[in-house]
Amino acid sequence: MNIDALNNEQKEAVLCTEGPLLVLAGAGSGKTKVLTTRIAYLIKEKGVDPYNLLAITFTNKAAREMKERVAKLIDYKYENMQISTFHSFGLTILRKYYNIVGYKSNFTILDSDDSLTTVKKIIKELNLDPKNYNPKAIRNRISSAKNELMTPDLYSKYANTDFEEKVVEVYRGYQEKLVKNNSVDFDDLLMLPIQILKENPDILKLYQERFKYILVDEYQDTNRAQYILVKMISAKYKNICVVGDESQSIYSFRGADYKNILNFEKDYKNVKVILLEENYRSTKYILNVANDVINNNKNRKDKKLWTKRDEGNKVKCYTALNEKDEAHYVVSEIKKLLVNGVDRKDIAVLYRTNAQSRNVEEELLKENIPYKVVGSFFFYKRKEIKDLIAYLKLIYNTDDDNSLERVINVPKRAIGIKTVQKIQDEANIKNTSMFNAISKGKELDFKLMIEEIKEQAKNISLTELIDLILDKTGMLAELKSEDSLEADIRIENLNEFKSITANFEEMYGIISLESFLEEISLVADIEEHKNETNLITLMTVHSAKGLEFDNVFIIGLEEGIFPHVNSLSSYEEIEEERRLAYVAITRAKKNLELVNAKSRMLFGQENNNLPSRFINEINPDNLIQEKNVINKIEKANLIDESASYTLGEKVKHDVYGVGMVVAIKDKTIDVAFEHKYGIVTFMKGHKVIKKIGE
DNA sequence: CGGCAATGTGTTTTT
DNA sequence: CACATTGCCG
Repeated sequence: MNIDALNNEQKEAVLCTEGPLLVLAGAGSGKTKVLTTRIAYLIKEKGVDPYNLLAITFTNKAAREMKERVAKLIDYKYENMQISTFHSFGLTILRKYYNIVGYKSNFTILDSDDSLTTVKKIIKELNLDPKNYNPKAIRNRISSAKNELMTPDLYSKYANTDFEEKVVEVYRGYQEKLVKNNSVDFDDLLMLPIQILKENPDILKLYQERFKYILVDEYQDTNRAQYILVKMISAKYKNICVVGDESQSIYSFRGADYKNILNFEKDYKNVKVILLEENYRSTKYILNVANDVINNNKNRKDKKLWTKRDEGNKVKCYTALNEKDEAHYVVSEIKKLLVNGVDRKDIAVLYRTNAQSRNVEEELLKENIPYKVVGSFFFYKRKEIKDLIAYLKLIYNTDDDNSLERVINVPKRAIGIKTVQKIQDEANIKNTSMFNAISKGKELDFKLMIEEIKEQAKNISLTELIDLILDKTGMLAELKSEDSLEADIRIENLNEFKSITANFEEMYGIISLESFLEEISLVADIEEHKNETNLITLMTVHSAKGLEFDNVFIIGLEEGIFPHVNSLSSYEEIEEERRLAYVAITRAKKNLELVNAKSRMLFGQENNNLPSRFINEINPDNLIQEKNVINKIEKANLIDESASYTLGEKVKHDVYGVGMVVAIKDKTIDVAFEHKYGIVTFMKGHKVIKKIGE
């Protein structure tokens, strides 16, 4: 551990261990370094037991990175140090004290789809018309209420309109249903622990005593519930260090309030405030651009980021004709970088909304450039995967009605809506879960099957359990009998899912169904469960927070896209969009490109959008316009069906250079390139592969 | 009950 | 446009 490597302010933030500390850390000012060094310092120099530390981050990724970096600093990995997200921390409390709030030990966590389904069900039971009472809107209201720690009773006191009164009713029914199903939603992971701590001072005392030192990252993005949780636990020792930057507050839609950071000095007495303004990440031009944009926000503490780094390259701007051209341009620029020896992992494409990844993905696929889409829940949203997970959840917690309804007729068992409705009614009468209410008919066979699998599950590994489910339920047999390409893909997906669990078991030994379900509830991103590393990264700006890349492309910089159309009418929201743009820009270390499209297909219609106001806010001296309009929208067939190869044959690729064919498969070939690219798989006859001498 | 066609409906951002 | 939901019929 080397404290001398820090600047004076960073050093102070590490050494000032006692009492409340507020670190206002600009983007790229070495905030993670401060946090990890501080933890290491507490353990190694101050002799603090890691068990007494609590560090809270915003994403699972950040938590994992922090754990790794701390382990490196102290040359040891403490298993019992609590470094986690708010939600997983909440879950650890709930796993201990579930009974206080009326749950059984095997409660499950609803994903957002399940929670919406439950809301819809309640709306139906209350005989409300979903056209007038939009289920999604109500779900969002319930979620906000929970993040404000409002129970249905409390919420009803503030309900003014008819709509709000109906929300109260649905909220009540929803909550009852959750308890009946022995399941909690995401927001409960914060709300229930707080309730437990509030109502049980002795338990609160245990936590206060345990967590003598608390660190909270991204404090500007805490909502009411998170704020209260930290406040309660830190109340005794008040050794609390919060780090944040109000200019990077981008989660107000989730109830985050950046005023939490501005009010910190009022909330705690004798607060020490440290400002980190030196940026170690970006070149001068990139920082200039970031400052040009954020200076247009009125609601912010005056803070100036500066850097000792070189001027670097001016920030490139490109105006594309449409979204296809935009993607084509970005990928052509990426190819240039790759040819110059840049690693794929050092390149990121950022956008405002998830849907924007698609065109870029298509272009990357055309060029056979490996990439990952962060935060794509695509894999877990697939029907066969959701079905399998529902079976796992049901086996773990048979009271989970959502999961039961999902799979009771998968594969087809001739149990239709009518039967399901009957079971539901029966369950309501008996005031129990649907599983318990089943007593006859084909559905009883289903129940017995689940109970049998549950019994057998006790003695086998998770991966074996999955095989057992696929076999016993007939899911696999049904897919196999279908004998279509689509069914083959589904089977392949199920195998991929199994490889994830196998991978888990390899890493952690025997893994319980409980921990596995917890993992996929809290980390629903498939990419975080895979091991591939050297990939181009595609993600939303929100997901990019806290990360950095040498080369960054920000696409879709248009009025209506970024800033998003739903934010245009309110000044507050425009400021949040601007902070978002600031976050995006400050991810870049060396090269930054800003791209917008003149026209774009949206809702199946062509839209002509003006360039984003954020581009106009930048001093043109910091920018360089890329003029070469690339408009070769290629229609030629990508695959030459007639191509044939021989082992050992040399081929050429624009980006990877000359390589050798090392394997010939049914539809693909493997080509070995120069060491740093390794072996790459291509479709046979793909136009990116050229035969030498042609 | 199950399958298909017609209709409708909506999109920010995430733990 | 893409997907979800509804409605109709065998």
